[in-house]
Amino acid sequence: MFSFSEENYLKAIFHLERRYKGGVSTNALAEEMETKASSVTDMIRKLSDKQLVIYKKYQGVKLSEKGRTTAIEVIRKHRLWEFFLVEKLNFNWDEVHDVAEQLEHIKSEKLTRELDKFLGFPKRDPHGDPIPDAEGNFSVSNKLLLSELDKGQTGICVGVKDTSADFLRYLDKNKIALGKAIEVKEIEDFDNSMLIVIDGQELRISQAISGNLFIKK
Amino acid sequence: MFSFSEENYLKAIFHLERRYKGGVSTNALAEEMETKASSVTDMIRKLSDKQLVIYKKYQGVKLSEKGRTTAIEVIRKHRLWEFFLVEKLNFNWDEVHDVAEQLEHIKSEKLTRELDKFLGFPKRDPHGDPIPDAEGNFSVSNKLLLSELDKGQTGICVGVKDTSADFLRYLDKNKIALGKAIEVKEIEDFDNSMLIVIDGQELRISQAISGNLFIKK
DNA sequence: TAAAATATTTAGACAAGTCTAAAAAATTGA
DNA sequence: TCAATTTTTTAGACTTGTCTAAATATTTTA
Repeated sequence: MFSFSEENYLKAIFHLERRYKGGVSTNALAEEMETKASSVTDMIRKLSDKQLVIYKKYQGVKLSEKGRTTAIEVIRKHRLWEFFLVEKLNFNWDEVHDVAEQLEHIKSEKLTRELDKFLGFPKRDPHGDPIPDAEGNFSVSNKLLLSELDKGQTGICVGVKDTSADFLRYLDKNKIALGKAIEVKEIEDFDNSMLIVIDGQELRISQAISGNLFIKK
Repeated sequence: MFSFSEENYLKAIFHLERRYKGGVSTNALAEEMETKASSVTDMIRKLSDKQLVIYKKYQGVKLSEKGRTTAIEVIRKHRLWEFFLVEKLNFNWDEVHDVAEQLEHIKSEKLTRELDKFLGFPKRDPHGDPIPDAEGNFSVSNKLLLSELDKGQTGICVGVKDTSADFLRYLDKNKIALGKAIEVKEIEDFDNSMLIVIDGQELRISQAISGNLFIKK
């Protein structure tokens, strides 16, 4: 069984591996974990001793198969709990993160399995991120960013890239929610801001917004 | 906010205070926590520094108001989660303890409040123990042990004193469950074993059993 | 009531996870 | 290409919670 800290490092490495294909640097990991590079070096050595990561000094770190499985299991639990909090306990999508960060470390296979069943085997968490199944398979979808759409195109909002409470509350305030249709009516060359139509209402959004909204055509 | 370890000590002191009115001894606490007396002394000092307990060297320990509130909050969460696991996630009552021991330390007032609401404000956990409400009030009930009944008397099974998996599985095996009526048909003077009637079936039980079943007349 | 037994505390150590400061390695760029 | 910069690692320290062994206090009992 692994400590909370070990699990958090594995999760962070998993997320960073998408961005840094050749291996995750100590500094990148330190930033993600909001800690010091020296602490990261220490922890990486520990994870390496436990065969959870592959590590060569000065060359960054990658997950081993065992490390990947563990990371996915933690992510699975995190996203299942987020779904539970929103669907069953009246949490808003901007309130779930911190609680799920705690719940994701609860150790009980039966709990995860039964929670999944109780929730009806959900495929996506409240932010549109895929929930891996018990075998660790993520359902893939060909989503793209709203900022990648051209003028005149339409899509369905299916997820958010930034899951910060500030961004989520901005979306709430402007009635942008997953499942809603968005039409790009105009794109301003100067700053890439967009005029979109959602619920029949026009709304002007900056690139900071359109670059953080996932869309399915 | 308090550490898991601190919360576990507070909970243990709370439970032991019922038995040791004048103050809980270091050794009693060490036994309850399955640790060494020296570790207990260390932790008590820490809890005392934080004003969670009242402590004078060599004289045992008592909870302060703040300590009591905290202990009750942990117990509330433990029992709410046990109820959740049994009622919603198909756990048996002998399987919930270890998971609830983890879940009881999740920090989120909203989570506890909403979980309570979601479950319909349950008054008792799967073992018949009272679940304190948000203000820390326990619902009291004048239960007694089955072993205290006389020949010919009848009661409803309302709780278990021993919550070990072994005991709970014994009860399952013999179809003894909370809510069922039990009649004492005979008491054997020699060993205090009882012949009881439950579901119209006769069953002979030892004092080890009757002394761990709570009954309401 | 004093010796024996028991209970409690103190002293010093250790592991996990973190930190700062300094050293070493790798990378960049003039 | 080699000096400057950046990145990474090492060394040593700190905190939390634990432990063992020894010292001290309390209680029991003969």
